[in-house]
Amino acid sequence: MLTERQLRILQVIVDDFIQTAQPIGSRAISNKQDVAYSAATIRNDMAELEQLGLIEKTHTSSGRIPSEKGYRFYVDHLLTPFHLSRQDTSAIKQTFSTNIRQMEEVVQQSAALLSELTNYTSIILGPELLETKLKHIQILTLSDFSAVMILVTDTGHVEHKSFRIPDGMDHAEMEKVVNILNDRLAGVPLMMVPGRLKSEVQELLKQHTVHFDTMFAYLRSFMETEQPLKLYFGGKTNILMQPDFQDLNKLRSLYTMIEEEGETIARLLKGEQNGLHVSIGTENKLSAMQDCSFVTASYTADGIHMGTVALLGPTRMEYSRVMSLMHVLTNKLTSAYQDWQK
Amino acid sequence: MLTERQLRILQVIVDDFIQTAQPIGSRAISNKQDVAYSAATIRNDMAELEQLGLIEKTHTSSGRIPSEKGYRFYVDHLLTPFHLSRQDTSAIKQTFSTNIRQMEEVVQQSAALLSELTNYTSIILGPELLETKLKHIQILTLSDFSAVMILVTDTGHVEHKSFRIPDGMDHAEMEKVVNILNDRLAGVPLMMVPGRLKSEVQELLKQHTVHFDTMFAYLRSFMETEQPLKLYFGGKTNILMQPDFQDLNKLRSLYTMIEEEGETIARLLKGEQNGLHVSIGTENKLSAMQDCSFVTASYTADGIHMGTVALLGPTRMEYSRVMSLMHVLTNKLTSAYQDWQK
DNA sequence: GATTAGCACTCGTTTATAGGGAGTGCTAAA
DNA sequence: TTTAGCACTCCCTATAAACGAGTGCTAATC
Repeated sequence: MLTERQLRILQVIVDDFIQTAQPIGSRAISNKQDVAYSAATIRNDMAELEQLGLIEKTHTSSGRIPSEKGYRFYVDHLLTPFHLSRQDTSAIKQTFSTNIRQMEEVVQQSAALLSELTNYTSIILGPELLETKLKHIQILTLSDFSAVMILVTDTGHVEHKSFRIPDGMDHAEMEKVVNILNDRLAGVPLMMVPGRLKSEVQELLKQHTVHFDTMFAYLRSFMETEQPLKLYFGGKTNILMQPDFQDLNKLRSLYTMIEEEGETIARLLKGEQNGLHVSIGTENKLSAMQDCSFVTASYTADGIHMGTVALLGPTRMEYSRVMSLMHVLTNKLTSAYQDWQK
Repeated sequence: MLTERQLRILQVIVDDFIQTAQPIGSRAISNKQDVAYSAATIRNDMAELEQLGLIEKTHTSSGRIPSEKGYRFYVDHLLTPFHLSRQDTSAIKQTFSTNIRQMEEVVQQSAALLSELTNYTSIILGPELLETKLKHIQILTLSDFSAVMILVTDTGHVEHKSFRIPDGMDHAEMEKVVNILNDRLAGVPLMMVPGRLKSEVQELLKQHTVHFDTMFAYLRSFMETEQPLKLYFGGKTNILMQPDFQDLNKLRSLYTMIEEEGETIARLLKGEQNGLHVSIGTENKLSAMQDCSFVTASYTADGIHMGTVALLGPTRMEYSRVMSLMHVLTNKLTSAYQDWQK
């Protein structure tokens, strides 16, 4: 069991390392204003903390740095409630002050804001489309040969895809198809659209158009593929600017992950529980993230999981401030979403 | 004036450095299969080439590497016509073999292809919207308070934006607005839309809707802002994997440029002349690019500049192959575009 | 006169060695 | 239980020496 003093020392070590990114020795700790013990005393406690695996040496005679386990302990037990600075709160307020015209915009701006305030990389999984319903389908002919299919959801999200008009299909026939689609699919939750397409629309289409085969293939490819998990990044470069990443290869693999593992990250965020969650170092499954900490926070609407805000920074992360910021931000996103729905 | 042999030596130096990224000495050159001169002879010529600023030493007694001027000379005078390998041509053929449904897709795939074949970073400025015409405008009400405006061009491009319905505006009135817009703006080239909006639509709207002020403001913001220069990247991480970039800070500034200078790059590409163009090292205006070479090639349709394909790599770039590839690619893009238009 | 062989010289790279300093672990005193 | 004192460890830097790749120059060769 850790003594009060040992807890305090661990806290100082983590706090200091978060700030300076340098190992800290017993003497330096002892010299701090609000520490009253001698270097020797602190050394003894440090030895014990090290034994417990909460702090580490970089070499035999160096100062100590927090271990992964140390960060974990810090996050779980030593986090002092942080109240945000005036600048932080006013920055957030300002971002959410403009009239909401489109949810995507708000999310994008939130990502930018979060990364700007923290200097880490923010990733937000956009409002999930699970609950959104199909509002309207439209086909617009562009030329004799090509047309574009447009799909609008009740959240104002628009998807579109061009396609080649099957030879010999005329305008009236196209209209018939669109009418069937709207009749059968409007108001249906997006996630159920592919199912409905098969169960209800397929047969109807077969009866009403001679170009059933091609059209149905188009529709399937359109509606089945186009349900991407939208990720919004903020400050992609931020994390690479951190002094923690001096190693060329780590830098490269981190960058590669951000650029190319969007899918994986999206799935990761999608699986996130409600509430704030911190993954430290090797607690992360993605190997490129194993020198980072990853903080996630979901936002909800009417208790339903809508999306997830995440922040990628070095393990040496300003946990306290970050978690407060994200707490506020997710609340703001929730209420923004509710406002938007009226 | 350079002798035949000096030209040959310069060529060998550049070719070798492009392959190995290592300085090369007189002995190594002399040992090459197709070089018949002794190391001493080559040394003499190298001294002269250095005097002319075409090659450099990294230190007093090192092998030589091409200077920027050397690359320039190489590109201008020593480039051997390159015929693409079977793999290259078939890869290109395959990318363009699928039926074209949407121009944007083709461009995106071209970018991916180019970066994959070269291991550099490709950037393509999408087909310019100058020539595209507005096909259709639609407003769809999502709820009593919100609606989404959708704009479709004759190329199948779709833009959309949500907005808040002015208090008290009913469906009939909205429809009137849309009718006016379609009546006056359909078929108008995108670049002229903002002008027409002012010259023709403004007055008409004023007469037909009591909510003129808000609606007109929406329209303006929508149509004036939404003419972005679309950039498609391929292999964003590729260039950072090049052994040429070992310096952490260079790496970071390069990355930052790619991530955040999209606007600048877009403008750069937009201003590009027709034909292939190579910028080497400090010939580039962007400081982050000054250790890179930047090859651009425009693609046209009916003689009109449509967009630009660009490739960002180290100055030590496989110029010959790259330029052949880009030549073929722009031709393919041009014909793809013409096919698409029918 | 052009080409080549030979050789001294330069400079980066590696290895070995020594001194300084920050920080620890342990022991003994307070 | 806390603290002062001290030997010890290991990183870091500086210095020196050996090595080697490559050059520049001179003199010999074709």
